[in-house]
Amino acid sequence: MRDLVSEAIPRMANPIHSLGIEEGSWEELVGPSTVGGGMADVAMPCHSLSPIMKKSPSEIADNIASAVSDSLEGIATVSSLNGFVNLSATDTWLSSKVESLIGDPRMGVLLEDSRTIAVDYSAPNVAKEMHVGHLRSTVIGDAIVRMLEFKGHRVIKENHVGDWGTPFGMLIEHLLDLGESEVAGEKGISDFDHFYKQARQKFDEDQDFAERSRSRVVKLQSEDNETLRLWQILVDISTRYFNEVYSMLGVLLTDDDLMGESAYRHILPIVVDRLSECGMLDNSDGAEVVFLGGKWVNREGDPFPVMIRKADGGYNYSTSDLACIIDRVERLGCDDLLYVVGTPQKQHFEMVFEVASNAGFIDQSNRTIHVNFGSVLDSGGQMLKSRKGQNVKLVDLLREAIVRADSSISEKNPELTGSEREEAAKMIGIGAVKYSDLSSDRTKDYVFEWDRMLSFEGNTAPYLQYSHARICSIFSRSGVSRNSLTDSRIILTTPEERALARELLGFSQAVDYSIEGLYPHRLCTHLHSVSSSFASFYEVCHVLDGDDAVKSSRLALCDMTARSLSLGLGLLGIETPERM
RNA sequence: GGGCGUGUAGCAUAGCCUGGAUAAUGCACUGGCCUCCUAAGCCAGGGACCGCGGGUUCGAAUCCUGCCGCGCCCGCCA
Repeated sequence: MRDLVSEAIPRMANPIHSLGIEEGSWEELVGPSTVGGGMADVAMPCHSLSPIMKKSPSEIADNIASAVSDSLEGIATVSSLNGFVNLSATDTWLSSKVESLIGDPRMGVLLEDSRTIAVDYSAPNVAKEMHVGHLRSTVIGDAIVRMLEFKGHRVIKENHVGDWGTPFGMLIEHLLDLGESEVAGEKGISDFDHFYKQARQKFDEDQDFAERSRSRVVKLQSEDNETLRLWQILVDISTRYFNEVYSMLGVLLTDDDLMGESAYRHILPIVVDRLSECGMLDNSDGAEVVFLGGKWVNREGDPFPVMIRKADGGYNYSTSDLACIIDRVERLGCDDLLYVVGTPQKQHFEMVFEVASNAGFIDQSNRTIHVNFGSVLDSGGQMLKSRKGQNVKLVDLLREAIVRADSSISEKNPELTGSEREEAAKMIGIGAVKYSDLSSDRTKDYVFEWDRMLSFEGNTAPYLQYSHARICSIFSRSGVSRNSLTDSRIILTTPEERALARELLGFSQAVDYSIEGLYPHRLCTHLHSVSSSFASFYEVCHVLDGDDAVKSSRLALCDMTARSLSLGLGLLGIETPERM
């Protein structure tokens, strides 16, 4: 309805000025109506004009309403109530707006001035299991990448995998103990948690092993060829495993996006040099640190530093993140840096960004955004764990989603069989997991509940997918092809058609609103409204029974609804089966 | 102790940026609707002192402030 606002304001200007209301004093009062019941699309509260006009708000609203009525002829009908001027889009205006979307594959979404944006997301660890924590980063990051690309930006996906650092000493030694041919073979590592835990345990209990591990770390860092080769074996096994999960999840990440910590190791000394050059580095107990001052104090009230190089000469993650910033801004030419990482790291990123800014690694033209997200909780409000109290393996969770979706299909639609059913089960199961994650405000913790996300009712992926499937079913019965509707005229005769038309017009605004704050849930909310309006329309407006004009109009509405859903869900990384 | 975040029907959430009319949605609950395009649906109904108290305003879930509850973070892990 932002179109209605922008079209109405210029037409309202003359009549309103002729009432003695000054230019610039009323325009921003015009906005979307907040009252429900379809009373109005756009409203203008007149209460703030009251002291200036020395009249009651309702009198002013009455005056404005009758003054602007003529100039909005054909666009909106005007009324007033309780001191509000209310504009309701006319059927003519709605129809013509909707008609302009019939042949538009973008459903009205415009391109933005293109920026180069690095999106850092997923970031699993080599030789470790992927768990639900990676799920959120991967799913949210992927949705954001898709939306940004759709808006015309150049997006550089960065999968900042944990592939470097002290744990690799013990991991490599453990690999050798097991026998590299054993591990590197077909079987690979079947249980990363077990592999990691075994290594850890030996490190803690076996002095000889611990000693070997330490010297292995030194060899790794000095880039000893044989050590690098062994390290690469672990990386390769893990990468294969990540790709399996990504493929199951249906995300965009590929090997080309891998940019592990190891990739930045040569920039780490440069970070130190540059911070040192601009005089930001302090020495504290042998460690190189940056004191930012301000609100950064520790428990004792002493200044709290950003650790750049440890007393033993090792670097840690702040340094690595600073190296990333240098690389992304200076080598890749990124304008914006996005980090899809959990909320607990908020302070870390604030401090890193502040250091980067102070040191001139980034300037005013760059935006650094921590796209934070909350934890995954179980229905008891605790961090999600398996029955044994361990982190839930992501693959197990995804497999269970598919199994559950499959059993729903067998219950609700037993006619669907074979590979089509298998595909649908995947789309529904994975879609449900992704949508439940994306559909609520990412910054808050979210509760993982199988029954809710797969319930096929409410604000869930299956509900939206179901709407889409119903529309596909209508088309397959109609004998009309989806792309033959370009000349359709939209005829709005029922409240349900009008409501659906309004929702369809809201698509581009929803996408923009969603991308503006990097909040996928805003798009979800819209898609649910579309779907819900469609369901009401579907009950009342029989599509295939009307005369040709009505049928053509309703088919076009169906097509646009289906496209909104598949395009919208597609931007979230969720697929839409044609039958389910 | 300091910093950051959060609190909306029984449950789960949207709305808060940018203040407006009767606080929106889903689940669950109650009652209706399949000779008709997928009832995995639709329609109707009940259910909320928007954590508590102040303040700003013609008007506060929304902005400011103080409390309370919960969560996270606070130097050599990432």
